[in-house]
Amino acid sequence: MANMKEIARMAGVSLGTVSNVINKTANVREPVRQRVLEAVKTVGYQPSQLARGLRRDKTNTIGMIIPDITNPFFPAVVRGAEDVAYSNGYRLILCNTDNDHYKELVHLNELRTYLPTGLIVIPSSLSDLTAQAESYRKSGTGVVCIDRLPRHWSGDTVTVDNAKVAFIATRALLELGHKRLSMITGPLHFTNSQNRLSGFKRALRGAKIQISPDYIQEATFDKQDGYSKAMVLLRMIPRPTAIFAGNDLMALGVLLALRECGLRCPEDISVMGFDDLELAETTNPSLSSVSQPGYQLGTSAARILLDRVNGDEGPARHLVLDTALKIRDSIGPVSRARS
Amino acid sequence: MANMKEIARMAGVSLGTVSNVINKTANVREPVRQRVLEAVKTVGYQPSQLARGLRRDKTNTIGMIIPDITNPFFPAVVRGAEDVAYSNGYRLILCNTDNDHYKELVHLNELRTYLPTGLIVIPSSLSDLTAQAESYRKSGTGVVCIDRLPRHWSGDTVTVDNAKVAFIATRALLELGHKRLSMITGPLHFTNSQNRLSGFKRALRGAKIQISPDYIQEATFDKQDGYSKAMVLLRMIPRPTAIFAGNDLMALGVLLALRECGLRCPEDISVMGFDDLELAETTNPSLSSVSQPGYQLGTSAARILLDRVNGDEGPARHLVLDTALKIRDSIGPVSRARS
DNA sequence: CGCTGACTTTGAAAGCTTTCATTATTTCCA
DNA sequence: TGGAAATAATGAAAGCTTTCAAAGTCAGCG
Repeated sequence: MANMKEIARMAGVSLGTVSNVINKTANVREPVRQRVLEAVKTVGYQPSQLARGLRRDKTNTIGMIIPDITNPFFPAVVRGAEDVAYSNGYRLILCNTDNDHYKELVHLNELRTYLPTGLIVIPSSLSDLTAQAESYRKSGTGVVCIDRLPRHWSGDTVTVDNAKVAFIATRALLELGHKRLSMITGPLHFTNSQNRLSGFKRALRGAKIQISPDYIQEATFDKQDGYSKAMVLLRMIPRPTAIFAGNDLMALGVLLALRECGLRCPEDISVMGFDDLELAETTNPSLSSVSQPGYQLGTSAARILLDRVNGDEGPARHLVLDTALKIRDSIGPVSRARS
Repeated sequence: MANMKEIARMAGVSLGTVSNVINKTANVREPVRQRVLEAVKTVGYQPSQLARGLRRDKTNTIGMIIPDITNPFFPAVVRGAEDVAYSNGYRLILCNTDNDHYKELVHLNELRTYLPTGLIVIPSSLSDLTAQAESYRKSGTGVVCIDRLPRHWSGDTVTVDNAKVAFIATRALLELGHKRLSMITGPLHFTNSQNRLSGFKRALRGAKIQISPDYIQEATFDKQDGYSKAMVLLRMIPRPTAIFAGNDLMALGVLLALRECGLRCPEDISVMGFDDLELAETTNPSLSSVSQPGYQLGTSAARILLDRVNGDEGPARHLVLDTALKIRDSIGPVSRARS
């Protein structure tokens, strides 16, 4: 591939001048500038991002560390980040951690050797990435945590008010007359799970409703575990009349469990999800859920990163995005007959 | 960050020796080797991938170009590729094209400046990336096309036998007594759409069934367009008794359209999808579909790439992965009453 | 015309690694 | 023990860009 030296030769100028033309880092007289541009065009020259990165101590690259692209909530987030990145000339390096602390560390460590401009991280279980992140920030590399936060995190964040919207969703169930509400939470070492649970509890307290601790089950955010924990709940006596799942994947598992137990939704049991994945609309019955702006989570994070690159030295930003409750067919009034 | 020079100084050896220890590129006497390793460990040295890439003319990076990570078929593919890449020390740079030829070109062009080891591409509409790909291959960069193929493509491929499995799926519908079969295809400039259609047609010919050309509708692989084209089909007289959608997203649109028209599935109309997305199980009714091994598509592509890096100079490989027909509730015998 | 100050252009150095021709050291055998 | 052959270690060069001090050019003014 053509290099700068060749352009310099073709245009009859020095390396420095070519660099100045390409990066607009200094004035170059118009005719000279034209000659350089011409040469660039003729050979289709593109600067080596490697050499540039090496010299500048930073590449046009953003590391994106997420749990698992295969979980339907994350693609939108990634896409959001990629869109903003792409339109500003950045590329995304994608890393899956499977919520594995070790894998997260490895990625965090190895990504550094590519000198990314910044990192967008959906942190994994128990991770205390402060040390790592500090070391990134020390070298001028921004780190934005999204969706959930690691312990002791003081940097930029983009999240959703999980507690508040969980409160609202729970209230919707309460207003339908439910008294025996249960929740299947995500892993409770994730801040988002914690907050959803606390919103749920706050709504119950507000309604002066006490539930058995067994009505709160912790699961791993996947369909399979949602199913298992639903089975546990369905066998309890008295049985809950509503199940709030910590995400839609688990809600899906709940629906499966209901079907298998010959229970009707929402007549026998109401189900509420969280995430509002596309599939929520097409389940049977369609799933009521909390809609999270995944795409914007990604775009906002990328924008913050770019702001930081462009010299924003302000205090840590904590963006909280809006959510909305989507009521569909999976929730209904508690049936007199059975309660 | 620590660099090689520092290691060399700490271990009291030269740069070359450090390099030889790290890359095992030459014998180094054990005590010396230990000293170097020790130093590496003490300061947590990691070689700069940029400098290394610059020198070696290649980075541990794989460019992955796909239409849209937000389309639920692709995450599994990406994950497959990432898993194989990761466990061999490679990173994935993810690029979405939105099936936009121009964006594809831009990515293809710019990715080159990062000197990736290889490219995994799900080619976009009309793309004739032979020229680009040739230029990559000339510089020793492998390119593997998956899922669908560009015109005139002679390099490595990983696909699925779309025609065959579409034939089988269509046969399943025929065996249920359907005579008025229709198909909503994906964009017909994609080879996978073409092949699915040709399998469909072949099955019809085999059964000596003629259908109106209107029964074949071309759509854009998304739910919205599946819905619109289904509406077109449902207004036809006589109305088809079965609709084969070119992918599950469109099949979803078909189900929506049916619901809106007050038609029952499968009693009034049978629906067959393609992809077997996770949501196929949970739709109402659950969706019969062709199961494609998305994850393996990704892993296989990455493996071929790595083989090429490791010196496999053999002729182009054309891997064709297995598929399976998943029969669920959305197809049934044609109802006498209405036909 | 000559000088000053402003603006352009130059080219060497630096950034970090790998490579390879050379030099140094060790080993082995006579 | 001496010397040749084999094995190790060295360090300069190369890969491509950006940066910046220094050198060059130009216009304007006295």
